[in-house]
Amino acid sequence: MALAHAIMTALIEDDLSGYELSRDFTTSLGFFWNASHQQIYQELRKLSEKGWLNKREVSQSGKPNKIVYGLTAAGRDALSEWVFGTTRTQAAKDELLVKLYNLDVSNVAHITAEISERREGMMQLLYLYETIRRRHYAEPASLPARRKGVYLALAFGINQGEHFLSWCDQALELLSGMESVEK
Amino acid sequence: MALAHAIMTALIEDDLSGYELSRDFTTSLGFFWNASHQQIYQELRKLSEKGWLNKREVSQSGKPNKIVYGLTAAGRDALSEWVFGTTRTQAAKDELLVKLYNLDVSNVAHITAEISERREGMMQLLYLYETIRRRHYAEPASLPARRKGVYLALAFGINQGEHFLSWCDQALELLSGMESVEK
DNA sequence: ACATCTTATGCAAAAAAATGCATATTTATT
DNA sequence: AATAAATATGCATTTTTTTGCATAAGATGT
Repeated sequence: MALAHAIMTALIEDDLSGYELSRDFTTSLGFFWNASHQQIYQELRKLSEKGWLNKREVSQSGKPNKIVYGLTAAGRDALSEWVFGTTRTQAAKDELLVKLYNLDVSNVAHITAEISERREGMMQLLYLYETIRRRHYAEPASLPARRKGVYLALAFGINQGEHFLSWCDQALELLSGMESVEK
Repeated sequence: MALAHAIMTALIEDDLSGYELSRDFTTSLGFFWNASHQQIYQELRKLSEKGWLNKREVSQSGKPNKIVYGLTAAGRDALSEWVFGTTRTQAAKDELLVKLYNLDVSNVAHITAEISERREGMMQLLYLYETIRRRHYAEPASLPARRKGVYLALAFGINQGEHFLSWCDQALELLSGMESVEK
């Protein structure tokens, strides 16, 4: 019941089509909860059937028409209620860490490469985060309530990303020591 | 195909029963990949059918007998191969961050409480991590290959945990400002 | 006309994960 | 003898997620 609430959250301020949601889910809220377009369309159908979303077709020029979804009063109520429920803390599952339990002279080069790739990817993500922060969240204390929350999520991403970089450096250093021993 | 490899990873050095695996999955590898006992028993069955694990019943005194699983040669090969595959980077899905996008004067107290709870939980986890590090990983550079990997996973957990604490503090400060405005 | 790209929506099936239920052995306690 | 707790294993169902496939409108280029 989590994707449902992520989608409704994305619709708090703007009505969006499945396609637009799908695109937004590669940024913003999608940084913290993403889904494929197939999942999104399915969930939109379920939420409409439940009466939590309404839909209307919107004509577009130069593009195929789209179906735009918006929160109903019932949907808003359900979302507000959901916030008050308890969140089960789920350990972040990361295959890379499982792989580290398999570390070995035979695979150290591969694992090193994977960490480097991840580091590179995180650098790019952090650059994006920082751009967003500078442009939209320069003064968090003076933001309206909801935007403060969004800012904190962004700050979480930045914080975690920076930690990840420093961990990568630490890991790469220890692993490079291993490789030299191997030779 | 991820739990399968986590289970096989747990069996690299020791043969274990489903019950023991289930217990270990609340610590160690379980810090980074956990599963319920139901999932574990099912996966053990599948892996046995595939020929990646063998099983034998072990009599115990004072307890019911147990069924102990161990990696077969084929299982070891499959696991080694798996390490060389590419890991899809999955964004950590965290409901708390989705909730932050719903931040509002009506729920700021609840979200503040949830963050405090999480902070407390992380403090305890970090204490556990640090205990393990001090006891088993005091000198990472001199560890054998595989243990270095395990150490790096632990270091990841510690690093991430510490940054989570600092984020919580930042969040709680910003939120406390909100609450005073609300009054 | 034809191919290709972006926009746009969806079904169906398979795999993975979560949830609820069910059972059995042994020890310790009342 | 009955009850409870820890140890130990598993099935069945539902939910969630992933993957593969399929379609179509409109724009642009050849």
